Amino acid sequence: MARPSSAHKILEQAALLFAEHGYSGTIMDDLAELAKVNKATIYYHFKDKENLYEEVLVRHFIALVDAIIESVEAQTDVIKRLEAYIKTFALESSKRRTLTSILMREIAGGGDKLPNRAKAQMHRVLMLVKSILDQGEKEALFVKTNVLTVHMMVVGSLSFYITSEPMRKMMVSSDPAVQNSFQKSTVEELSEEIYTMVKNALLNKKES
Amino acid sequence: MARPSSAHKILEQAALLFAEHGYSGTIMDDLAELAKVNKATIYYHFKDKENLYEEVLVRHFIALVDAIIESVEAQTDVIKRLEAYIKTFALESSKRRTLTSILMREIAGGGDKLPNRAKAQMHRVLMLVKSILDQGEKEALFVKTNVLTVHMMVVGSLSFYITSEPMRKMMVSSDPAVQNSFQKSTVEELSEEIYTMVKNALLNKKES
Amino acid sequence: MARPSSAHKILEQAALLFAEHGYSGTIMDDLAELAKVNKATIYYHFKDKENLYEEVLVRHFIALVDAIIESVEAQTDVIKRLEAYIKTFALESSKRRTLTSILMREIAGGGDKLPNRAKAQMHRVLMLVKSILDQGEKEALFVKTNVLTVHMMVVGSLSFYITSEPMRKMMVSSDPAVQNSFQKSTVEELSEEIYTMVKNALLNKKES
Amino acid sequence: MARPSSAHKILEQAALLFAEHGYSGTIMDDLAELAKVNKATIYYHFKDKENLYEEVLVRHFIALVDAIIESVEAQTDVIKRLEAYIKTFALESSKRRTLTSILMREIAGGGDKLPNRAKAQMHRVLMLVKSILDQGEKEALFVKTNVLTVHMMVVGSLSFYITSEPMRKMMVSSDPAVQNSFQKSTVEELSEEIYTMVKNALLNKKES
DNA sequence: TATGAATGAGAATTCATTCAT
DNA sequence: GATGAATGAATTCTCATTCAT
Repeated sequence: MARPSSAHKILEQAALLFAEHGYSGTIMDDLAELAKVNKATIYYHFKDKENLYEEVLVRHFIALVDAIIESVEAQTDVIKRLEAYIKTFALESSKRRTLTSILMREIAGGGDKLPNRAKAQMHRVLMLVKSILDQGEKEALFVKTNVLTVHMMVVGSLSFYITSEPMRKMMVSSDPAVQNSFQKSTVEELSEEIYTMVKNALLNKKES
Repeated sequence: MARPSSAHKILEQAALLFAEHGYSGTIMDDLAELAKVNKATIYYHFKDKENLYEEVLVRHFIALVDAIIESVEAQTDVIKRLEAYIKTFALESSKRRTLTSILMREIAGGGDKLPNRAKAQMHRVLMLVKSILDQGEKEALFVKTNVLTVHMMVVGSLSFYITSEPMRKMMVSSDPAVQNSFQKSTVEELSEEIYTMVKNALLNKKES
Repeated sequence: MARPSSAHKILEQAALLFAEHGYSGTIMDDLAELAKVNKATIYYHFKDKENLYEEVLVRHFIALVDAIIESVEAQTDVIKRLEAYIKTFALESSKRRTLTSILMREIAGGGDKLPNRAKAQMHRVLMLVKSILDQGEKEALFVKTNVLTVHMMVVGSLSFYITSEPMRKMMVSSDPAVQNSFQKSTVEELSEEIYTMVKNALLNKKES
Repeated sequence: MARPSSAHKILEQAALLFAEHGYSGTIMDDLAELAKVNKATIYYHFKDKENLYEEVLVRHFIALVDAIIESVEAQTDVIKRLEAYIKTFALESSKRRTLTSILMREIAGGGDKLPNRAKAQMHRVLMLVKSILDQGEKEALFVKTNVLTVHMMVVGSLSFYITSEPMRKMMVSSDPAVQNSFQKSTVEELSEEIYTMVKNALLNKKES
């Protein structure tokens, strides 16, 4: 691990700032200060704020999707593949809370400004999910289900859970049970829960 | 329906802009133009941008939570209450996509800037969900479950689904099944799905 | 003469700065200071630097061309019209040294960045000159001559003379005659000279 | 013709850029790119932008003035000398359009930033013109005339003509005669014309 | 209530120049 | 001789906000 290059430091800090404050809320001066480089250095490495943003978003996104695909493809059993998809997604997303935040904002904004390279990653995941569902159907294990419905459920639940962590830590409830729920559970637990629910949903219907 | 007052037009357009571009991404000049009022008029009606934002957020939030609580309280049966919670949430959220977007961004940003009046609404819903789960447990129907886990799953799935609608309409896939999934399903279907899954999860465990 | 508006003051000082330092050499901060307005006020009235530049250039240009056309059209005799063209051009150009400087730079740069509205003014003058030459030819007084040749001679000589004034005042020559020439003559004298030369050139050839 | 050195390539491209965009409008990054050298290389060869500019300007200027003086001094007859001055000026200036552009801008800007070495060249030409006029007067052929008037006429007309060439090629006129004038004439024709006019002016007056 | 004009404090970007290699 | 990386000092432009009417 050599001394990190300026470009690297910039990307790293930019991810944090974009995650916390969004695109417009992120100030290049702050970034320069955080990354401990001169402001002009940012522009030496990246054309402009937009380009930097895209670079941050796409790099993390690719890494996330790569990880998920890899873990799914290591399995052959369809149930194991489903599990890998959900749990790797949960694990990797929580390791990259910045990406999760950035994507949430993009989706909240309608996603029209999402760079094509990012859309391409979305597509890769969707194809992966589709391949799992297809396999399940072919093996007569799963009921036919909308790819997007499944994915939205997984991504939505996990994203909300992961990004809301700091908020939950700050919230206060007069009700002990509610207060308790703020702190307790982990992403692992939640992903286990979601996995079970999705699996049952896919299997159940068939049986009923 | 009288000719809408300036203040009303401002609030309406502000909601759209805040939803699409977030707080910092929303520009007062644009708002003035969209609302067809002079920029100074905005400041006549609202103290500043922050105040306007809070107004937009809180008004919609209260209305949403009121609707949910009302529909849940119209039911006594715990299963019916669970259904009311999820389906009303889905219905009302999709009627207020702007609010959903705004809240998603707030959560993505860690929620630290969320006004207290907004946090209070979050708390109201959480208390409602807790009351449903408590009732289920008391009636020995539901397994003991973390309030937040349930809520995150419901809110996360639905919020992603609702706000991603414009994006889905724009996405193109070479795979027909995936392409198809972009257009087909509705919030009603998704909420039905989620309701079933959550219900099963709450009941299932008990049986297993 | 009412208290000059901000926009007016900006245009006025901008003309001076653009003339002296060119487009890129003109600094908006300096302009704000000179015009005694806040920097943002410039952007309230003009979209950006380029737009301001165009506004300055075109307004002055139109005024110049209007004056020339008016004075030429007041004459019917072709020789008088030729005289009016040259002398009014000289007089008006020397009253608007800023415009002359700006146009010289534009021409030096190849004129590709010249706004269309400015090119239109160039065309108006050229058409005027053409009408004079045509009339002269029709009356069998003038020899057939290239419109542009005539115009370039008039404009080139006068523009150089007018804009070089400050330089001439600063130049020092050890030769008394040369030194003397720096100060002496006026635009009136030069325009008289040019008028005589051009007239002779147009008439002479016919006679020879 | 050996492979051109970096310094040479830089000077060459710098001349083009300074001619087209002026001093402030020329960007060192662009120059580096055009000259296909690293930006730092420019600073290895030239102290700074100003120094580079001066180098470009002065080198070309000296060459131009040398050529004119040489051609004039090859003649003894005063009329021939006058012709040599005007025609060599025309020919050499059109071969160095970049210099012509640069000088035009300097004059437009009042010439205060003109380096002394450049002013010296101006002076050399002026002294040459003076020597021609003096000779003509001494031989009782020319009327007494202001040196600068003559020079301005020659330089002004020719400079405008030469530098406006790209613009003329781009201009479009609905009037065929005007359109035609844009393309037709050459610097040779114009210099012939100017030569005749100036000669007549100098001689004529004497006869009148 | 409402507005056209104006502004102060930023915020993004540019650009000549330098430094270490 | 030459270069990739970095920077300080501008410079253009933006934006929330205010003021006089």
